[in-house]
Parts: sequence; C-alpha cells; structure tokens
Amino acid sequence: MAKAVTPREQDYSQWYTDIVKKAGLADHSAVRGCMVIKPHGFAIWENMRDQLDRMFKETGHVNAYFPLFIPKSFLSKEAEHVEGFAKECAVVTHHRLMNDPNGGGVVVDPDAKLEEELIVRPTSETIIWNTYRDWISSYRDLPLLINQWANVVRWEMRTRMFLRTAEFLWQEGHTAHATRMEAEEETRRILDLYATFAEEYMAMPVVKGVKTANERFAGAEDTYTIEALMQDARALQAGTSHFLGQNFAKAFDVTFLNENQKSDYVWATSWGVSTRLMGGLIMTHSDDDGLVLPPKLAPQQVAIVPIPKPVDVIDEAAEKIMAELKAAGITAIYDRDTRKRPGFKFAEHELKGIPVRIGIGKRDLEKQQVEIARRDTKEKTFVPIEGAARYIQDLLPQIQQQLFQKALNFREEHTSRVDNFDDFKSVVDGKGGFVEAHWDGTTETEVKIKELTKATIRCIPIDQEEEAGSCVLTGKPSKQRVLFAKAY
RNA sequence: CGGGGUGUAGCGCAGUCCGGUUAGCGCACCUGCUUUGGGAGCAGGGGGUCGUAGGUUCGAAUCCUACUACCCCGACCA
Repeated sequence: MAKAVTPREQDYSQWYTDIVKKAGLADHSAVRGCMVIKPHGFAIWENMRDQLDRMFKETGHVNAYFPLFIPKSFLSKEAEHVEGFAKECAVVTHHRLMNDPNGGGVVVDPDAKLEEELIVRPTSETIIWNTYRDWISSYRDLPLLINQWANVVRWEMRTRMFLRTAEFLWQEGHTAHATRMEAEEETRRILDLYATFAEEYMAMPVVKGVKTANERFAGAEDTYTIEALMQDARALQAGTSHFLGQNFAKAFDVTFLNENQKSDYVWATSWGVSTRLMGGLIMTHSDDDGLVLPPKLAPQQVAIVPIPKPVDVIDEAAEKIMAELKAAGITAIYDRDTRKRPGFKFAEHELKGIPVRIGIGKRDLEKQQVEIARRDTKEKTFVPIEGAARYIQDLLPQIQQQLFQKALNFREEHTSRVDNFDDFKSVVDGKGGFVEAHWDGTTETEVKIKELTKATIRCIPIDQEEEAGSCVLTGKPSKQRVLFAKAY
C-alpha cells in the first residue's frame, strides 16, 4: 500500500537522501561535495539529456565543446559576472607534483606555478564569448546557436545530492543574434522548451516567470526561470534562460557588420539545465517505497517477474510479451534471476521506480492471464496474456499523465493567494508552497521579506493577468502578483 | 565560515558516561540443507590497524590533547 507522502518534517532531507541511495541513483564520493552517479541514476539522466538534445536540435541548435579551464583574466571582463561567481571558483595554480623532499607523499612543485591561474569553469560564458569574437564578423554568421554538454564546478559551501553538488553535469546554450528582439525570442523559446520538457517528460508542473533584479543571473539583463514545487512544499528552480543583452559582446568585443555595413555588438542569450533536474524528479514523485519514474524517462518501463521462479512455460510467455513490448517501442526487462525470490524483486523494482510490473505465475498461465501492477498507485490487475502488451501500451501514457496531474494538484493545493503580511507569514511558516502576493517592486522590500520569512521571490509569472494591488509588506502600489516560496 | 552531530566489518549500528579476557549485533557475503504467489528459514563460516597522531595508564574503542573526514541546520548558490 502506497503511503501518503507528505514528508514535511525535518527528516525530509534524510528521506530524500535515502531514496537517492537506496534506489541506486547516486552516492557520496571521496571528494567533498561531489557525488558518484551510479548506473541507474545515470541512465535516467541520459534519457533526459537525449530528449533535451533532440529538442535543441529541432530548434536549430548544434553541439560543441569548450575547455574546462578558463584563464583567470577572462572571468573579470564582465564586472557583474565575476562578482557573481568569484566566491565559488576552484583555481588551478600549478601543473606538476613532486616527491616531498621531507619524505612522505607528494607535494605541489613550487617551480610549476602557472603564469596565469586557471579557473575550473563555473559556467562558460567568458571562454565562449572570447571564442565567438573570432567566429562572428558578419550578419551572415548569425544567429549562432550552440549548446554544450559539460561538467562545471561551483565550490558551494553546502551541498545536497543532485540539488547542489560541487561538480555537476549540465547543458549550457550560448547564442548570438543580430537584434535584441531575436535574442529575446530565443530566450523565451528556450524557456518554453524547458517548460515543455519538465511537464511532458518529467511530469513536473512548472511556473514560467522572470527573476527579479536581485535573483538575476550575474551578467544578464533578464533571467527567465521555470519553478517547480517539491513534495515538502519548497520551490525548486529547475531551469533558467538568460537574455544577456550586449553585456558579454561588449566585454569580449564581439561585433558584426550588419546589412547596412554598420558595425554592431551582437545580442546574446545563455540557458541551462543541470543534474538538479534529477533532484526535482525524485522530489516530485517519490513515495515511501522509493522512486517513482515517469514512463517517458524510465530506463526500463516494464519489469517482468516470473512467479515463483522461471520455468519453460513462463519463459515462453515472458519472451512473447517482451517481443510484443519491444515492437511497441517499450523497454522491458525479464528478471529471471533464480537467486532472488519474487517478493524481493517486487520491492527492488519498486525502489528503482520501474513504472509497470508484470507478474507471471503458473496459476496465471492456466487462466491465460498475467498480473499487471502500477508503480505509482500500486494497483494490480489481471489482464489476458494476449492483450498484455497492448494494455501496457495504453497504460504507460496514462501513468505519465496521472503523475503530472497528481503533481499539479499538489501544487495547486499548495498555492495560496494572500493580501496581508500576517497571512503571508502564517502560510510560509505553516503549509508552505507558493504564495501569490503583491510586491512593490523594490529589492529592499524583497530582501526584507526574505529576512523576516525566509521566503524569496521565485519569479514574476509570465502567464498571469495584471492586477492592481498593494505590496504585502509596505502597502505601496503594485501592478501584479509575484510568486514567493521557500526554495532549495 | 558559524551552530550541532557522527567516525567501530561492504552498509546500518551497539559498546564510550563508569578503562579490564579473544570487540559485538542486524543486513550483505561464503557453504550446506529445506524453501519459493510480497524483501525465505535453519545450521555453519569468512571478514576489524575501533578516523589519524600523540599523551595518561600495568592495561585504551572507552580518559586527555591536537588534527581530520563526513552528515545535518544556517549564510551562499543551478
């Protein structure tokens, strides 16, 4: 029986870490703040990555790869950018080790000091724009639509698996355009792409919006975001798309000749999603029995379990269903390991989040039926063996849809509209979730609210009507509600 | 960087306050038999520089000092 999951207590963090470990997704590593992504976790990430990659390519983007190391001087060329990232950079200062003259192990060779220190990229804007300068000279070179899949390092003080690790995997898109409007369109196009991916593949509802100046990416003119709500009613920034204006073009002197033979700086965007999405996926759907995966991202969508153990007739039936599933484009495993008993396999597959299980026993075969169990609802049903593959083909999209709907219902139940500060505080401290409230538009008020409640402005939602009101803290006039929440 | 906690077998822990045979338990692992429709049972077995270094003591997992690693809570951030 699936237990209701409302792990709002302090042990939510432990619950989350347990699932990550027990489901075989990742582990703490020998290096502080870094994690080992295990095969099951990586397989899910690969599915996400492949789908995103397809979507990028469908919208005209191509992949490339830029260096891991960034000369220190590059980082300081864009003033806000360096200020945003300086505090969390790993720096390479030497290129050689030597045996410790005082005995023992090895030490850094002082003679191998680098003339210019190298930063391990926390993001690649600087080295990419330094490169783009040479790639762009004419409007015919534009737009330049490049994405890279890479790892980056941000030396965070506090880490959590997938949500915030010192090293993480991500994709970062960096585009150059001839006009402001084109770049703005690109920023929004990617935001929509991210939202589509989150909702249709991860079954994770998101709110699209704009960040306030205070929460904006270092060096951007506008930062767009998708914000999701986790099961402990805290918000997660799941992806960002930045309109960079001409900031980086100016910092790295990237100009082009337009059709009127006039030189101009290019307009830029950058955007990214990371392995943090894995954290979002886990925290959106999991229950006390482990991970729950949406069918579209599950490395294996179906697990077939022989009950109690594989014998010829069961093998035969399983192989037949496997072939039918494969023909329908459904991935399945037949778990005929004779060393584990059925109950163990059930629990193991549930822990790993495999969306559907087929149980085949001799008693079932006598009735020409198999048992089909859903991971998300734990419902079991018997279906005729002949129609099993067909049944699952219909079932998977239903599961996908219902996972989304369940998460959406949760979000709606945890979205509150408040008009005074007492209510604001009691909602933030109590049931949590998103709070729609008026804000006077100043950073000062935003910071004050954060100090008082720990809630931050997640975004100014895009798909929302304007509505006159007064700021929940200061009472000053406001044109639109913004979305507050405690966030990861 | 501040506050708290934990380092004992692959994993999870007890033992530490109050020092005293050979350091223990559960899971996992190995062998055998019996089992097998929701994480099998019984019997036997293997595996430990008790985080590191020093100190106190006849004797240290246990007491003292320093160091170190990791986890949790803050501040920072995708």
